[in-house]
Amino acid sequence: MPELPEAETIVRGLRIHLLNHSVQSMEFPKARFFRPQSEYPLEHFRGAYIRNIFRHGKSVIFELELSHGQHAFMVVRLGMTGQLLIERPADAHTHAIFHLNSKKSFSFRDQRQFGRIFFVKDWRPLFLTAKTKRLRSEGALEPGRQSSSLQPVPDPLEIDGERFVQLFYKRRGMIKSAVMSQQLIMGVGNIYADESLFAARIHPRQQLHRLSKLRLREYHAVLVKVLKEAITLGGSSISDFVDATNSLGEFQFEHKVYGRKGKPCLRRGCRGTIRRIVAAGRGTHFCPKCQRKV
DNA sequence: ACTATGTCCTGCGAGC
DNA sequence: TGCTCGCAGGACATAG
Repeated sequence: MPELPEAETIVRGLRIHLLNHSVQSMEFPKARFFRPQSEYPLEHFRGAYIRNIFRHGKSVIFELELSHGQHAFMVVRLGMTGQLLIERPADAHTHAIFHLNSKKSFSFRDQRQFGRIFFVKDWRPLFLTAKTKRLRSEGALEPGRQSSSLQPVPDPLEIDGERFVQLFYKRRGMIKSAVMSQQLIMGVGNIYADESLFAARIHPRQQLHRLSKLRLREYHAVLVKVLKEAITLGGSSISDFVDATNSLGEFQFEHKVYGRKGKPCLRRGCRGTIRRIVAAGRGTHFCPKCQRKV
């Protein structure tokens, strides 16, 4: 389940091999089940140069320079089991193959088929809040108009503690739902929600409005630390995750709560047992002894 | 304005 | 042993 650290790990691998190469052709072998959504005829991408590869939240974004100089973006939403792989022979789960002029190729594989590919003029409208997207689709907002509400939902690594506090302070609801919602920040999924809340000693069902600004600021710092450590270790390989060169991550060995139901809490001096409950509709792991509600 | 549930999908493991 | 069933969850739609 690729979240922010896994997407970042994929991006770093892709950059080494693909930057400034050009796309000769694209194939969609399972076109009956999987097609990219595109604002352009796909022929426009013949000869397009890959000028940049970056990440926002859990998505991998390719900046393409088309043959007539115009720029466009390919946004890959990895879903649950999406993989971007360099020089990997196609198999039953390969949904897209990109052949490069350099004779290299890379492909998009996705067993559970929750992933999506978008070809767009501007990547940012894909990362608006659900509410703004709805207003836009109803025509209530001018697509071109400058407005702060048309800014993409931020990534936790690009905002400071103060901004984080602004987003979360005095909101209703439980903290785990808010962190995972992709409406306030983008990139945190189930694993990193559980791990960061454990590290910050916050109960996943903690009501947000009862947390002080100081506590929220602390949580942001801890969340950033957890995400950065996970990036350093190449992400968490739980079931399917591999990077662009098919290598496994190592952060799964650092998990303190995720997947540790019934095991002893690893915090020094704590003799609690990790519990698994369902919160925000997801399996949720925490230590009832050192993550207390306030 | 929030939470919960259902949907999509495949692979895997528990249980009979 | 071999089958069925339920679960895993990212994003979104819909219901409460």
